[in-house]
Amino acid sequence: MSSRSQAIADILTRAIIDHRLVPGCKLGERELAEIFDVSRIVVRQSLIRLADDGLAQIERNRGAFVARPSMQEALEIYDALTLVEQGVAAQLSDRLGPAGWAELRQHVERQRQAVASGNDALADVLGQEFHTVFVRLSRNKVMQEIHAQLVRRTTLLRSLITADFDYCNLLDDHARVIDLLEKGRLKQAMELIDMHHRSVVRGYIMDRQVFPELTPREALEPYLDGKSGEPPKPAPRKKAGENGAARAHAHVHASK
Amino acid sequence: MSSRSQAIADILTRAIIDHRLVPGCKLGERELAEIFDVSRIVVRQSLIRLADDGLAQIERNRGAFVARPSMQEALEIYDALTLVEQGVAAQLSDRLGPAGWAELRQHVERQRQAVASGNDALADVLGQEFHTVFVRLSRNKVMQEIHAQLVRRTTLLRSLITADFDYCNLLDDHARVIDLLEKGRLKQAMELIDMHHRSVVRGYIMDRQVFPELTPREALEPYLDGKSGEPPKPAPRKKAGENGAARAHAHVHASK
DNA sequence: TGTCATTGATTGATATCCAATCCTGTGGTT
DNA sequence: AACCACAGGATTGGATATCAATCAATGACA
Repeated sequence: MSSRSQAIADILTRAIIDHRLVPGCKLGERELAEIFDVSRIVVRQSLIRLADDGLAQIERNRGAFVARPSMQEALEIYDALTLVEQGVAAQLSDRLGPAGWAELRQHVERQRQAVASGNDALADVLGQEFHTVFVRLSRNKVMQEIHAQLVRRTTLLRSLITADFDYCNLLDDHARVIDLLEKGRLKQAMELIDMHHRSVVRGYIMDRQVFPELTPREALEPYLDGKSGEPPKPAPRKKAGENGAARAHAHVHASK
Repeated sequence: MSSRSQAIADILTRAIIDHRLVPGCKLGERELAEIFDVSRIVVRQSLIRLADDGLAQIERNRGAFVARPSMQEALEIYDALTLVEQGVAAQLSDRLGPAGWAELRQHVERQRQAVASGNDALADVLGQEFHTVFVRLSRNKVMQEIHAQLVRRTTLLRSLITADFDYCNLLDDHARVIDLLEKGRLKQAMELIDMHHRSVVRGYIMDRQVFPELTPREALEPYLDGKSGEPPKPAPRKKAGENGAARAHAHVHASK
């Protein structure tokens, strides 16, 4: 087993990408130490890990907060993500075997079924995972870790935005990228990856203030101790425009 | 001022990329705590930072060591570096203005002068820095940090290899990349970047055992306290085949 | 009302202590 | 002599208590 501080850093990371801890939320050492029943020192080590990962910012003598990236930084993160995925696409278009293409198609198919059956939460997770699977096929652990970090940061960014996304359209993008790559149309695939991310970023409005709806203790309670309690559940956010079952899929990439 | 653990992590990083702390070297908490005159906890926090950066590995209940990447990992690091720089090249070929091209050329020119005047150490540093300047021109801090981390890891790798490199040839590569990019021959430039890194990696022989010639105390002494002592000096390694003034430039990329 | 000082809270860091684990060296056994 | 088991030392991971420095908020006072 790894160190305790790593375990706690993992839980905090999870809570952040689940949007249970929102940007700006104070991560007090004493409070976290009580919640996890460890000493402040272990908590501090966890926070250092989170800060190195870009998910938290530590201000001297003020404490740690969930990172609140600027719009500029958001653009840079998506730029970097695009760059990485385009590069991986170029590698895969050369080197990926039939089994790899099959895995990608299978993943898209699973997401398509999730969408069809109305399981939006699962579809969302699978949509995220697609990019991870994509990079994993490059068989480069270093690249995987870099990419995973960028993905975590984009997930964090989603706490700051208000737009709904069109999962169907993003899903189609995934399928089309696979098609283009397998046919060797690398340039078009890379263009599509760029568009894919741009369509996401274009929906961003980041001036919004985010109010923590949950105290850290409430936010972290589901992750504690494993055995007891319910399994960790995804985000409990209320989005603007949400109206229960019939959700309007805003096509954020619409206008040229 | 940032935290003490960050400062110590920076010094350790410096010592590692200067090849004063070599892969496998034990980084004992008690020893470092004495050297830096801080508590063990601060040292531990520094080591966590180093481990997150890929420069150290922490083995539970065994302690921290300067990372000793496998050949596989070395290849992955150079692959990732290639991918990143190719991506940046693609961006720059579109977006870079005249001032940017001038800065790149000027940098190459400075390195050329260093080579001409026989200042191999400076030439080496400038050669490294070229890649950093290159990425900085992308104006993407996130990408810069990722790249900088990869560069640090490649520098660490150089502690593990025996080959001498042909700085002249690598220098020519830099100049040619600039030329190709400015003329819009992106594909050729990317090919050259790939070759550039492959030519480095091809000289790798990593089975070699590295014996720490310096104890951590000796290795870190130049960095302590700033005011006193000589300025931090580069690597004191003895390379195989070294024979004083007349050094043979082995063209490691020779055979196709 | 506006400014300044005090107070409280939190972080950064230290020292000391303890448990768990790993390494090693010793001793017994075959 | 070779090999295995075990005990002791050393080191790490972590807890607790404590102290100084700094920030924020409050309240006193002009």
